[in-house]
Amino acid sequence: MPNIQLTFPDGTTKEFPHGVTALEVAKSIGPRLAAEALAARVNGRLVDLSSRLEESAPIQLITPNSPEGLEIYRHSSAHLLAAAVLELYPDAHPGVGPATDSGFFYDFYRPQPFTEADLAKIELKMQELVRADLPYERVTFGKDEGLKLFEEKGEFLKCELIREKAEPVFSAYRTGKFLDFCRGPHIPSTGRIKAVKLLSVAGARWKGDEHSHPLQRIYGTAFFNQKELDAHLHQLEEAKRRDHRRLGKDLDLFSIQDEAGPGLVFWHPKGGIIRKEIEDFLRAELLARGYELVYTPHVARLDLWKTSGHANFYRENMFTTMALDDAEYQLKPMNCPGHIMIYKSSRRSYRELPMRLAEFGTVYRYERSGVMHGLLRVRGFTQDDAHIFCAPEQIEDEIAACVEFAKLVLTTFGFERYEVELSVRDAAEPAKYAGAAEDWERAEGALEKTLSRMGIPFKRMEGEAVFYGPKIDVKLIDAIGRPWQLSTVQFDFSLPVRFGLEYVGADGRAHTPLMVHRALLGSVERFFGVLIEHYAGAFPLWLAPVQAVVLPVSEKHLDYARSVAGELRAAKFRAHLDDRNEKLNARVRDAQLQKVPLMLVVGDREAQGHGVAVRRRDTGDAGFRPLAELMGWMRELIDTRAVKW
RNA sequence: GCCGGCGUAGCUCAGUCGGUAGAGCAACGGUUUCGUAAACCGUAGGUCGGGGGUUCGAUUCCCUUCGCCGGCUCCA
Repeated sequence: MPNIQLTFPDGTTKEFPHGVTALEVAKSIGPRLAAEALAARVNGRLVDLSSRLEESAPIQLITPNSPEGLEIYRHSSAHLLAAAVLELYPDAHPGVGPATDSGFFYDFYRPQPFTEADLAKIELKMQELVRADLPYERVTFGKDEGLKLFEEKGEFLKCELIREKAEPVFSAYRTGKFLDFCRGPHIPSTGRIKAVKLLSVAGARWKGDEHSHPLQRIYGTAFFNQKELDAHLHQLEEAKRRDHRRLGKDLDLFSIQDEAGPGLVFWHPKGGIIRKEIEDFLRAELLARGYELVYTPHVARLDLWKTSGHANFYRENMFTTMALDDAEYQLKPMNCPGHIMIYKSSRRSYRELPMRLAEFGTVYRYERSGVMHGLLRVRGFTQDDAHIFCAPEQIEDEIAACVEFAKLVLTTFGFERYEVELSVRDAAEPAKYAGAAEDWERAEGALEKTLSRMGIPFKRMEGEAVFYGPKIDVKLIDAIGRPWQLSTVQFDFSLPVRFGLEYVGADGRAHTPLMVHRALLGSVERFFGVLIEHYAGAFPLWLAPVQAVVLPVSEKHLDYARSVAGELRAAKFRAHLDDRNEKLNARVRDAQLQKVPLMLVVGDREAQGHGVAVRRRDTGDAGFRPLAELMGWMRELIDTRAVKW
């Protein structure tokens, strides 16, 4: 056999004997690389290090530094988990076990539930298998022969997968007692796994189908070293610390109560003031941008929802109807028909377009009982909703303005990074979508062109559009790197037609307007939840429910403290006087735990100089400051909505 | 809705192998008057999530229902 030529990523080419393994190639470069390598990419395909190379090709060794490295490593960790489970629980039947964004999981069918104690046992067994340094052995089978083998082992879930997905000759990987139908590649052996941890067990369904076999999903994560794993676990702790449900209670921002019902939010005074600030900011911006503020009823005749189509395709998400004297009425799950009613209330001219109708519209949606989650998923919520009715030639400017507006909102609330997704239709299935193909083309083109023109990088999501139109979603990234989908800008080709919307054009003829649906916060409740977690409850001055707490050193200083608090309140600051009979230390601690931005200590010295001793929530004692000067500084921070101060 | 776990004082939690419950913090009353993260003493507070069953007796065991938590599915 002639030698083969392998080309490395740096462009150099070396000659190797026919049938050389990827591992031997790595060794020829250096022992360090051979020790680190996890897999290889040959001719664009990921393969095991043990695979034999039989023709000339480009080759790249996958190491922990490669983007694919971690995924392969975690996938192998999932196999390790399954191997450990099969050792301990031979009655468990493996389902699927992929790597995920933050770790891996493996699904098992087993009548008996896994407990926390089982997880600990499994983890110990995994460590044992790591010490045993078992190879990930690749074997290939003919489809019939392989199927028979898995049938004999009683692996009915695997058999189903093989029947559905396997090529005539398919690969499987053996790790100890565990044999998995799997494309690979895998790391060479279990000894390479350095830091792995099981996290939780949860229910799942075979193939995500709720009518299918109930499975138990064991979640875990793996990293290349203990330090990274610890950092990840610390991150999980941090997320827990920021949990808005915890902080909502601790800071007395909101509650959700059994007595009233799940998914229904009570905004307490402190949450309420934050909401007011958010809404005031948005309302001012809406007016400045040519939006008009409207209000629409919370219920309407079911007929309206029949016209809109919601009564049909959105029924499972709506509250049940109420029968009144004259007709069935429906609690609104969306604001669009209301705004359409306003548009339709009179004959519209092209001169009135674009018409931008905005409302903080409270909607009610029936959510299945298991899906509610704090403020992030509720049954009653308020959207910062707006519908823009415009002529086709106005689309691009309107879209650009919406995206620009969304960016302003994100930066105002201290979000520094975001991701944009453009969801377009699946061109192969035109029947799934409402509206003419040419409208879709124009709208998708307009969205894409606008984003490109604005220099905003975006991900194109083929087939992700809703049936009534394409959309742009903005995902913001919070302080600890988690993405949240909030802002959305959507086209709607369906509703203008359903409601027979028109405007009279310059040509004197009737035309159908285009409708854009957009929400920037998405829902005020969800946004608030995200905001709480983003700031970990430590809101910037302009949002803080209590901006400053005045702390008299002793009872002697109460009068002066009262006058300071009074002056602050007269100047429209949210100041609170803590006149409790507690030691200063205790009151400082309470203010600190309540995350009050400014603590103003007043005693003899301060009274004499008509000032306060400022303690900042973040950096502590900041020394004496005359009251007038302090108020000027606070005013500036609040008016500019300063995020950092 | 489904799988698993959990509901004890306002909060965080302990406890009862079946004999109707405790701690810390918070609240309230008093003492203390204090300089940047918890003063001291005292008082009060619970149909042990709701309903049903077994039992002489249930907060404890069983059933059921509501809710919460982790996921699945779905989503602003």
